[in-house]
Amino acid sequence: MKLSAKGRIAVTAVADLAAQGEGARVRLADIAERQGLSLSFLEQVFADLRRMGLVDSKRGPAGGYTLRRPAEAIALSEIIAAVEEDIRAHGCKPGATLGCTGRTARCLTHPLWGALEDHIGDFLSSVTLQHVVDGDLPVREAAE
Amino acid sequence: MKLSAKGRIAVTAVADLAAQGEGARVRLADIAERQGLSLSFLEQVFADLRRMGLVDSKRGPAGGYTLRRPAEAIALSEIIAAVEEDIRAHGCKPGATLGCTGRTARCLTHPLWGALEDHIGDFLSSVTLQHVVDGDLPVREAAE
DNA sequence: TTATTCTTGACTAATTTGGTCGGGAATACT
DNA sequence: AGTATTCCCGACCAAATTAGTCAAGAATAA
Repeated sequence: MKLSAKGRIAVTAVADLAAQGEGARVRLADIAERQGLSLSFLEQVFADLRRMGLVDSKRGPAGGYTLRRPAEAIALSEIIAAVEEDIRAHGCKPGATLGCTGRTARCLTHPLWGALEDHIGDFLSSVTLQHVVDGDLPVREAAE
Repeated sequence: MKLSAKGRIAVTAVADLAAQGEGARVRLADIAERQGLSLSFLEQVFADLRRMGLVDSKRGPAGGYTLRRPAEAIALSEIIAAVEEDIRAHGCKPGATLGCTGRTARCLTHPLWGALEDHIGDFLSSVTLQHVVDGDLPVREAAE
């Protein structure tokens, strides 16, 4: 699955928004400031989030963004899916130059990447924004 | 965790090698041919695998690569770790320009990425080469 | 000695990433 | 009405990464 810094920034920013309290309206400039992120980049990210219906926006003075759903009802997988291009990532699209293009021996590993993505997807679907805000993660032990 | 096409190619190629039988000595050119991969690129990949002690090589006619351990005893995590740069991937190194650099509010999401990587690592450690060769994956259902 | 096969390192074209920049459009306040 | 504020949008861009190529070399077997 695709998980770049953009996805991490999105989760961080939305977690910040959630941390300001339920229903809070927050300016991007404040999030950028608190989390040390680029305002322009956040604008891109929140445009994506808005298109996916995760946040509402209001312009003008006293404007800002609000979560459309309570933090307990937003899974990380939704946030990441909103800002990253395509979730499917085994390079096995028909016609691709890599992976199983049909002319090579049958793709031994195709089912593998699918299983891996399912696994990651399950994890990211099981963690909500509220979990992140509370630091309440399904960790095995405290690492580092 | 970092998982690019190089990692996928490595797993595919080593699976091919394993599929030729236990202890088989196989030329890279054959693997490249069967799997439709670039020979030059495979040379890079197998150099990494050799450095990590996963395969043995022999030069000259009738040369080639062999697995150093039986396929049941090689986890995918080892293969991927051998060819991908760094497993740790939450951009939170001290001094990094992104993530928790210390001057921002404490990094809300730092523990999250660690938990995610643990999760992926667990999965990749639990699957062996033999599983891939046999198509015996811990899948939930047959997807696509 | 020659053909084969791995070994190594330098190089590179294309893509992706992680942004910047500039101009809008809506809203609230005076 | 006017102005400050804030979201909105698209074009653009520098740097890093990716997925290789290429050339030369060293070991080995026949």
